[in-house]
Amino acid sequence: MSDDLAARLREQGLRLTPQRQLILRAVEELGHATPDDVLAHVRSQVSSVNASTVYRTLEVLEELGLVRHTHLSDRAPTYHSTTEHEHVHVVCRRCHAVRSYDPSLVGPLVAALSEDGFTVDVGHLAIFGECAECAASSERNAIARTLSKE
Amino acid sequence: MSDDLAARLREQGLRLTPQRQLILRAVEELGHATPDDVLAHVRSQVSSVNASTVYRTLEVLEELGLVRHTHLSDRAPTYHSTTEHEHVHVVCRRCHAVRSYDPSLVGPLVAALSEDGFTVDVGHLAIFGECAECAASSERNAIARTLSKE
DNA sequence: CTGAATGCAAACATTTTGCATGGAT
DNA sequence: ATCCATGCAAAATGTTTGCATTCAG
Repeated sequence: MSDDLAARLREQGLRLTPQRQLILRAVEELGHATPDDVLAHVRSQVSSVNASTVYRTLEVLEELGLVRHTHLSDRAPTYHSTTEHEHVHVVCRRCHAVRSYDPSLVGPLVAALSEDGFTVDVGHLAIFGECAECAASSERNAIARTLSKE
Repeated sequence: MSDDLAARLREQGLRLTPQRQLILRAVEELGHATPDDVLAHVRSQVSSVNASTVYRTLEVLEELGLVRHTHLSDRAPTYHSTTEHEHVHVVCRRCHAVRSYDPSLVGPLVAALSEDGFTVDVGHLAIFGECAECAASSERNAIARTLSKE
């Protein structure tokens, strides 16, 4: 995988540096990580890596197609490795649980938009809503409230 | 519409202020506006409205169900009025054009996830990708590049 | 009058930029 | 030796917070 890094960098006349290797590895190991997560992880191994390097490197890695980002919260974006198979993110806004789904989940959507000539970026998709558990618990609370008023 | 504002505020023991009216009106008039857009628009009519008031008010208006927000870029969120019928946002990452689609576009997706007990927040959905026009123009460029190399 | 809402300033979180230095090729 | 990449510091961007003041109810 990291051979990929060297190869792709070379293709573009870019250079292989320890930081770039570490940052790519961090993304691969962390799963869904914000730039800050990546920074912390890299720093736990090697001191003195700079935040701006993380930002610049994530940008490069994304251009090379080695990582991708999505927005799983209203805050910082999260990056993940493209060695994972492509997936759609489904996020519960209440408990913040993130589940990954097979791209076939949005097959009909992709098909419908492709009729308009639009190509969906499936890997970037984040679908927000409320998960089963949270719906159940908030329903329980509503019932409890009702009962206590009687 | 603004009667709604007064009514809903009262329900919650909150107060009707000129700022709240202006900010709601701004969102309605602007369509898809960032907090900063809203601030600028309101200030063009009345001087001295504060950014923090805009943030706090948008939060209140969203809790009251009068506005909604989505993320149409990697930058600031955009707010729109809920008097518009609910819609799904489709965004071209290249030309940044935003098209609104009927929620039926994601009907199958909503149905599939509801089988897992997950309720999709359709109005918050933003689907990124590349539109027909941009695909066509980038293809033209690719061909032009190829030809010039021969 | 009372407490909710505003303005202001400062803090905070995240990201970007310019520039000198360092290091990969 | 070249010039890309890094570190550092400062600035830019977007948002939140505490507190005194104001004003809606």
